[in-house]
Amino acid sequence: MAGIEEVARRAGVSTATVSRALSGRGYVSDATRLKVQDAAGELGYVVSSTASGLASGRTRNVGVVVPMLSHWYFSSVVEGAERALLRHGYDTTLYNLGGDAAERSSVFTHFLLRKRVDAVIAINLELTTAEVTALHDLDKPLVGIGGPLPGVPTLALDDVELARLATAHLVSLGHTRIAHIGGGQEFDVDFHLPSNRRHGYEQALEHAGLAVDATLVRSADFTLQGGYRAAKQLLGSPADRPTAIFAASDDMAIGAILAARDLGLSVPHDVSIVGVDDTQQAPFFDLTTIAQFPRRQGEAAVDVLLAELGELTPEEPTDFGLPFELVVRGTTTRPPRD
Amino acid sequence: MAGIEEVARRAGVSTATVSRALSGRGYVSDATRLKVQDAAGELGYVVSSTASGLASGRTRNVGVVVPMLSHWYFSSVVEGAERALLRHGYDTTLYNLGGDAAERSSVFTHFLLRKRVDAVIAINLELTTAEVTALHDLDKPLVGIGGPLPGVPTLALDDVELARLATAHLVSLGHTRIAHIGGGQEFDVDFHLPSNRRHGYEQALEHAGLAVDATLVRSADFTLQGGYRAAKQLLGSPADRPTAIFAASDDMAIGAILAARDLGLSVPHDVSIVGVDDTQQAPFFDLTTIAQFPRRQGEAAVDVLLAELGELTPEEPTDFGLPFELVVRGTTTRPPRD
DNA sequence: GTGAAAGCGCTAACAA
DNA sequence: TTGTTAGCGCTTTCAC
Repeated sequence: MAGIEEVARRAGVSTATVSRALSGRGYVSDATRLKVQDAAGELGYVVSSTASGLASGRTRNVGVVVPMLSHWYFSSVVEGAERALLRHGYDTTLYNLGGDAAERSSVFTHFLLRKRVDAVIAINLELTTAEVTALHDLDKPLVGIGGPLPGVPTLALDDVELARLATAHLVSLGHTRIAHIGGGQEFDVDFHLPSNRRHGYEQALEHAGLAVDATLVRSADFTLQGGYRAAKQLLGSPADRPTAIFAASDDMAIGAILAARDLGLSVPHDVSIVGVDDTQQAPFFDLTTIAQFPRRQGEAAVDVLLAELGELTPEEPTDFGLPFELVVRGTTTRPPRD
Repeated sequence: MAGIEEVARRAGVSTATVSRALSGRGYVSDATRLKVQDAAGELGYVVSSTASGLASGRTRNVGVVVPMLSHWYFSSVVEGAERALLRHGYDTTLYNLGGDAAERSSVFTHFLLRKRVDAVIAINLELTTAEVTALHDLDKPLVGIGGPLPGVPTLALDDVELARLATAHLVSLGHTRIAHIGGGQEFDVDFHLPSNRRHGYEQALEHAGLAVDATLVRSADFTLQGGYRAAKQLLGSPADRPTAIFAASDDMAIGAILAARDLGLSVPHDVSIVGVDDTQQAPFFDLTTIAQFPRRQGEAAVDVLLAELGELTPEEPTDFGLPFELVVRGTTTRPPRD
């Protein structure tokens, strides 16, 4: 394992110059930079991150904190963030805060604060003021995804607008009895996503002059099974059956499709269905949905972070609203005439 | 940010004693250990991982390398590994080698070798001998999941045995025309999982004295869609239609269920279907499947690793064969009488 | 544009 | 059982 001294000797310069040439900080002539790079290459020299970190206070390591990993959304965001960080020479240290409260606080005190990371990305995590302050006191930039976090730059989806778009799509097709399968109260912890989507749904109905009917709103748990059950209930009543369903996730939307099939209803002929996410399975079910782009969300968070670390100078001001997009496929059409 | 010196002063001991008391290495009397711990607690002292790493050569950080993250299997394994590592005071640094070859080699030279990690867990990754050697030369323990990696302790599923079990289940129910939807050649890169499962399937048939019929074997891409298409082909032929299908993943099995439904066939009355994985969706489709336990696989890899790092002294010799289990649900039954 | 040298904050001999 | 002290391998002033 070659050290900086060997590289210096081989290149005929001092260790200080090697450090400057390789890190890009400070003035080095092009000629010596080349000499140094060659020497380093020949020796297979790689800086010791511990030594460099100790001397400089920078670790080139970013902590990414998630509430769970084994779910399409989170693993995709992390994937995007990791790639973007790697491209910029940063490592990604992963913290899964899924566990109990003790584990959570231990992560904060013993891990994040251990001078191990230069910055933190918090995904869909409602951090306490104390936690945010702890990071700020250490001068560690923090950016959130799925905010808002007080005093923290946070990228977030406008869930109200997203739900309005989905609902408006159904309205524009002529539907007047539009049901909604949302998340239950228990999912409202992280940033009130379920209630925001419900509000958007209601706003779109009101905007179209349609009555909001509480019997057309069911809550589920964002899973296939939950969507299936809720849809069975909604589609079961023969008289007042809705002609369209807006489900707050693709999984629930697919559950609704299967429920409709099991009831002998045809999608979209008898019921139109819209989801949210555009997961891998959506095309298979020909599901109309609102796409969001978790990988790009991770990348965008990294851009903001690197700007705060002074690594990147963004050309345009950051847009903290995350993009989403209506993808019209085959599960929505005009309502049946009766 | 309090340093070790302040703690030493407050506890009335030397910095060396503080280090010993907090790390658990070397002799310290219980009395002084308590004094030190109190002092550290009051000051909110946390060791600097860079300084400690530089001085000791240990980072308490493990690199976890995956070929992709946004897939149930990989994110679950990583989740399990991360939790286990955290419990033992280790951080998890994630490397996604999904990208191109250049990125891959860069991860090895510039990241893993940067003295940043104490050890590496490689998940479903066929490392080259050079890569393995590079790690060994640095005395960094390496354990694999989904091997075999030459010269590396590797936890792996016995895919042949697993496929035999699935197929034998169908045989035992009386099926004689059993189809198989496996992975294509292009998935054979990582450890020949598809061909191993196919061999197990064939062995079970032969063991039962049944003929192996190549027309009953289809390859797909492990997705819902792939399984759907393959199943349509298999179930389309009216005369020689198989009465059972063993699909090499739950996703493909669920695709097969949907294909059967679309053809007007009843599952399991007309066709029995078995998958592999026991994903979250399997219970919803009442799918008989072979469960594997990715979270526990991650934990098991950590156990092996910690033993190599001398952190853990395993009571029993490690079982490098990963467990799997037949979960019988509602998609398998006796073949229809004709 | 480059070099000398003083740390960065901790750990591990070694001595006591 | 504890203290003294010499590094660990870099980065970064400060001179030149």
